[in-house]
Amino acid sequence: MLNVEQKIKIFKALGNETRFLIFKNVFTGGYACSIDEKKPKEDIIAQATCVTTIAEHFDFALPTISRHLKELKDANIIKMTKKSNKIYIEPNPEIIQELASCFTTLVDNYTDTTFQFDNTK
Amino acid sequence: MLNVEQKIKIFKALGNETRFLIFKNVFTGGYACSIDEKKPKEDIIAQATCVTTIAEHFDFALPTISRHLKELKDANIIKMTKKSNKIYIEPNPEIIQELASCFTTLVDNYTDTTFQFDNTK
DNA sequence: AATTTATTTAGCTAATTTGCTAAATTGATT
DNA sequence: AATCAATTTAGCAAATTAGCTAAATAAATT
Repeated sequence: MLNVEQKIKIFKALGNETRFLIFKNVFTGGYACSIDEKKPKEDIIAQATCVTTIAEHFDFALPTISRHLKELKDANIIKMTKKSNKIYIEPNPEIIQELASCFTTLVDNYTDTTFQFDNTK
Repeated sequence: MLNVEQKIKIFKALGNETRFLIFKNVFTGGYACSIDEKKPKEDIIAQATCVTTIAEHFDFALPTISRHLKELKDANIIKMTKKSNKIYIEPNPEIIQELASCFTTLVDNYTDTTFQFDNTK
């Protein structure tokens, strides 16, 4: 389960336009540079991409994008795996699914309480 | 449906510890109960969540909390209703539910695509 | 060994955010 | 009308964030 600190870190990470777009595109495969250029049989990471490829989609300097990616990684939103001298970026669906669950639970609990109040009518 | 701009605004709003805690407590009823407009007893209103009540839970000055609340309201996370000279704060479950759905959809789409890729093995 | 490629780190500036206090506003009460 | 209570606005300072370029690092290629 995500603690408060982790959640805030995630929100902070996604509360910046550039980082949000990176996150979104990494998740939806918007960059479409897959790791499987050699062998499809290998344990390939679908929709993986590298730092330079992502940076090409923005008007910001490479180091800026690198720092943004680090923040997304620190928030556990994406995974970065070094392979030779490239770093492959993939989404971390587990953490996002957990976040979604948190929200749903929160809303469900709230509506339950509201319903309870409404019973007095 | 939430557009990108709205989503970023929500994340920005929740990416600050104070605002996140306010949001969390407003949702879980940590401060007090919401206004029950249907009930004729106006006594309830005296205990409902208002700006001052929330501010009492923090070591920050009242105007600071007021500004944080404005940001949460602008992000559509909470509702603020003026009644006489008090402002009552309630959560906005719809927007949070929508956000949860966005995440779930994103994850679902991702896992679908991954599965498709794995089929080539 | 030297060069190239991919990425990060360092150090800097500008912009934004977050806090404060004081003053203004709005509605209720005396 | 004067005062009180709840809240916001204004204006300011400190802290943080987001951008840049230049330099450093690490692995691959020549």
